Amino acid sequence: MPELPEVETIRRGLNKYIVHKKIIRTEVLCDKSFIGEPATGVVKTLRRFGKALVIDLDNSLSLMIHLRMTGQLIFDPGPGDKPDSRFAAGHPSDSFTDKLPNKQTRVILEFDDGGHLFFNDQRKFGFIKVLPTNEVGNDPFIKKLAKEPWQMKEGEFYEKLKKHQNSCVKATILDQSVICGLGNIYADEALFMSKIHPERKSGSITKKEASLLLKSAREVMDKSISSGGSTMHTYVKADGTKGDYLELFANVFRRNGKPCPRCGTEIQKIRVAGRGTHICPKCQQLKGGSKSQRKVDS
DNA sequence: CTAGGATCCTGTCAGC
DNA sequence: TGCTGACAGGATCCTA
Repeated sequence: MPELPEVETIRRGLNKYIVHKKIIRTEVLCDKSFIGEPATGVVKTLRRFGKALVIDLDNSLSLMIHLRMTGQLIFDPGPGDKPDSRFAAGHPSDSFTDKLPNKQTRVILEFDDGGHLFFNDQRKFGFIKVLPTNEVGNDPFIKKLAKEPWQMKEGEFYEKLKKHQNSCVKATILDQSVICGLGNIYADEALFMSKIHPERKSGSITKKEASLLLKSAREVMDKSISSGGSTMHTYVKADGTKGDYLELFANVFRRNGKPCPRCGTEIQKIRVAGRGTHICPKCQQLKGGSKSQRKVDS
């Protein structure tokens, strides 16, 4: 999915489009994608908790949205508007520019000014959930979230790694109750930046390395947020051809077979904690380890 | 309690 | 071409 920078991009983008507008109708095309009773009301604020987006209405109800792997939110200002007046962000796909609704549209929110917010989600793992605003903090997902990298103290992060000493460090930093906001892309990028092999046991990470890893996580996500995460603008280039927004900042993610930007060694793809994982085998080494690295492909 | 694997679902791509 | 299996920017549930 959309990881923290993507959701933050969506929050900032939608902030310009839907605040003070009234949701007048909800169309649910897939029951699984919508939890609770559809709500009408004026949008007051947009909040983000880790990778979850919360839309607060003026009637004490909130919509909590989690995009999971393939969710995307696309706001269309309405008929008569130019196609590029659309705001789209989340999982990059052709749906950003498709005629909507399309096959992957799960929920449509209609606003009083004729605008529509489309919730698309190929794999149906994501959802929109209606709950009382004062219950948002008690939602099981939000309740278990740890601090974000910017709020986390270095010592605190180090102690958390120690607590999961037998897990691979990549698995540990993907755990939202350890540190919140990292997903598969930014985990790989942050580990590469800190020169830490993803299969290192969390308990073997030194204080210095933990500090570097935390700083790297902040840096990688800051950079992505400032470049707009995966939005329609970065997905469709000025000439109309498709572009991969990963090109903008990724050093290892999906760059297997290409040279490491730091040392030129070929980037490898391996499997760690059940997830595809990208490393530079020279920059990121298993210290003193005889453990073999399983190669997935070139 | 932790750690690892299966699972939800649809689509795409590599390999035969 | 058609089939098959692997895999995917996430999180939860189940097992040991």
